[in-house]
Amino acid sequence: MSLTQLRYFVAVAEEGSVSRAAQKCFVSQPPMSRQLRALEDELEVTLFHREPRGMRLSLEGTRFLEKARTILKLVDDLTPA
Amino acid sequence: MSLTQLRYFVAVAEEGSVSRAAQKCFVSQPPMSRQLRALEDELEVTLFHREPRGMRLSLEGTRFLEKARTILKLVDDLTPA
DNA sequence: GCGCTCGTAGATCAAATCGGTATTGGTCCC
DNA sequence: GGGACCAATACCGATTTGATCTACGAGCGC
Repeated sequence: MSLTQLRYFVAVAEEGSVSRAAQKCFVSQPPMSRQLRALEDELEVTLFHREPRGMRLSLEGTRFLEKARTILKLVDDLTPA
Repeated sequence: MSLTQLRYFVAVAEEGSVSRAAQKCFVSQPPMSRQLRALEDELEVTLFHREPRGMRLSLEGTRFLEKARTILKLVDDLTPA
């Protein structure tokens, strides 16, 4: 698990779409999709339900989102530069 | 910044030596030294004072250590698997 | 039904990152 | 001076990451 994966995950959760999240993060969509899949594989949990319109958070995803946000906020506070 | 760098940093802080920390983390010494340097470069802060006997935490390093530990603990709680 | 759009996923390739080995330089102790 | 210990550098190979191209599926207007 990497901080990048956490950032990608939060972005997708907020945007409801990998495409939009990717634009927001200045990366392209396929790498972001792969990282999400890798994160789910590592956690052995389904974070999103894939739907035609985009991605919808699962129950576990919702729980994970809070923790991820907490961590990322702490990490950001680590570099006050 | 990466979680690996935070883990390396905490290990070195605990061991007082890159060599011992590297053994503990099952990596070799040079990569760990490099990651530490990269972390300091990114933070633009001296985390350790280099001494003949090993590494001694700086004042900023001590502050950073607490935050890093907090983050790593949260990250570990993320994967209860 | 036929395009068109929007969205995700897979394949492939190039670039960057990471770790390992070998080596150097410095300090301490005998 | 020689050996032990430690960090830093140089270099190389393997892994990972991201970009591009492409395929596939679902909705929408005609």
